[in-house]
Order: sequence, then structure tokens, then C-alpha cells
Amino acid sequence: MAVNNLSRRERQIMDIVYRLEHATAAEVMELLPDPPSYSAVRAMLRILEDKGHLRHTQDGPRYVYASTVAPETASRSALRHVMSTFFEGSAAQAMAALLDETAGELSAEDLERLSFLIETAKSEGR
Amino acid sequence: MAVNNLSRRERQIMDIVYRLEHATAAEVMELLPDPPSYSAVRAMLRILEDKGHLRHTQDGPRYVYASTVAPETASRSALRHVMSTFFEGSAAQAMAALLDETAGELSAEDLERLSFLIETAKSEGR
DNA sequence: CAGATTCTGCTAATTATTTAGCATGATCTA
DNA sequence: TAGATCATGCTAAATAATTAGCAGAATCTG
Repeated sequence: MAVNNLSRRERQIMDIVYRLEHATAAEVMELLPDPPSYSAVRAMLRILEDKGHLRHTQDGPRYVYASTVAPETASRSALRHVMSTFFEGSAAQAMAALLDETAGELSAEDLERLSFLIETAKSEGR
Repeated sequence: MAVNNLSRRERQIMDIVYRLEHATAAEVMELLPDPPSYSAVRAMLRILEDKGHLRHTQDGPRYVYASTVAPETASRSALRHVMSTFFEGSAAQAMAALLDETAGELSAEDLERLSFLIETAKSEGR
């Protein structure tokens, strides 16, 4: 039931739901690359719900879908996956790549905050 | 031709190739979940090559496959994808999650190295 | 409240993926 | 060097994914 058992469309849809946190069929359809019919999107959502990846709540006439897995949990496992696929499982390497990749994009506050987190980790480590 | 157009098996195989950097059909097969026949694996590798995701070199009697995209490039786009899916596109948030997630696993040297990188980014930013 | 609209559920067809099997050539090994 | 082994390419079959269309119920709107 892991992420890597999802089909192409299923994965695309799950990504959209993660990004939006809550999404209707119409919203999902709008963000899908090469969107199929509305009806096809609904069918996929139903399948994902059957498989236990999504759940829905009702909002008036329509269903609002959300992941059954908490966003934090999902994001952690995505990070772990990237770490193990590309960085030999090393968080430090992954972070270094992130820093390098986004160098210009980080604000002074971001950097300050990260320094702080790292200093904290240092002191906890000893 | 992006990663998100790959089928389930194709994606599994690409992940393995990224992890190993260079891989034969037998190696890929060994790491595949629910591995199909050797022949099926070879067929997939050929398809991935046709689509331009892999290339091969010959090593004696066998083919050794590698990604056509440089590992750095692939890992960056994987990181970008995770950032945009789970962290509103924010590298700082992603790094904070990584730090939190792997707190205990980071060595003192790792932390030192990260501090240094961040300090460097700070001074470059101004 | 009547009609139009917007949902959902289901089913069946189309299309894509995934697989195994066979033919053939190269490479090892005794 | 002869036989066994291990590789590839190709093709066709099986399976899985993806899609659209129709029927019916709920909700909106004038």
C-alpha cells in the first residue's frame, strides 16, 4: 500500500491532494496534467478511497477528499524516499543539496531560523 | 517526459537506477518489489531506454544502464517536487522537517558542516 | 416549486502496462 | 573446442489502468 504501488494517475492525484490538503473532484481535475473527463477523475478518487489512500467528507452536495495519512507523515516518508534514492540515506547531504539549490531563495529570516535549529540540534546531541 | 509520466514499474526501476547509479537487469530485478521475470525486467529497461530515460553501456556480455539525466539534476528536481507538494515550495520548511525527522541521526560533523553552509549563505545574501 | 445544474455511482469499453516465452548470438569453462 | 550458461531482441498474451457515458439523487435558482 506504499506510495510506490500507485499507478500514474493515482500518484498525480495524491500529489494534488497533498498540495491542497482538501480537494474536490473539480479542483483535482483542474490541476491534473492532461486532464481526463470529470467522470474519470471521480472514478479515480473513488478507487483511491477504496484502497484506503483517501477519505472524504461531505460539503453540501460534493465530496471533499483528503489523505488518510497525516500530511506530516506523508511528507516525512517522501523526504526519506528522496534521501534514500538520491543521497545514500543521508539527511545532511539532502540538506546541503537543498541549500545549494535554493541559495538565492532563502530569506535572512529563513537562514536565521535554520541556524537556530541546527544550534539546538548540536546542543541536544551532546 | 517528466518523472510523473512514468508508469508504476517504470518509476520503481528508475528509483533503483538512481540509487545504484549504474545497474544491470539482474541488479534491478533483485531490488524490485514483487519482482517479475528477468525477461520482463529487460523489456522495461528497453522501454525506458526508448523513452530516453535510460542509456546503456556494454560491460562484457551485459548491458549496464544509467539515467540519461545527471544524478544532481534528478535529485534537484525530486527535492523541488517534494518541496512543492508538501512544503508550499519552501526550502526552509523542508529543511526544518528534515532536521526534525533525522535529529538523532546527524553526527556532530554533519551539523558543523551545515552550520558552515548556512553561515556562508547568510554572508552571500547580504 | 419547477427546471436547470451539479453532484454521485456504476458499468463497460478502450488503452496502456506488464509480463512470459521463444529464437538467437555471445561468452564462459572444463 | 564443445557444451553450458547467460545475455539480448522481439512478439504476443494477460492483466491493470484509465476513461467516458448513462441513470438517478441532491441542490441551487429564478
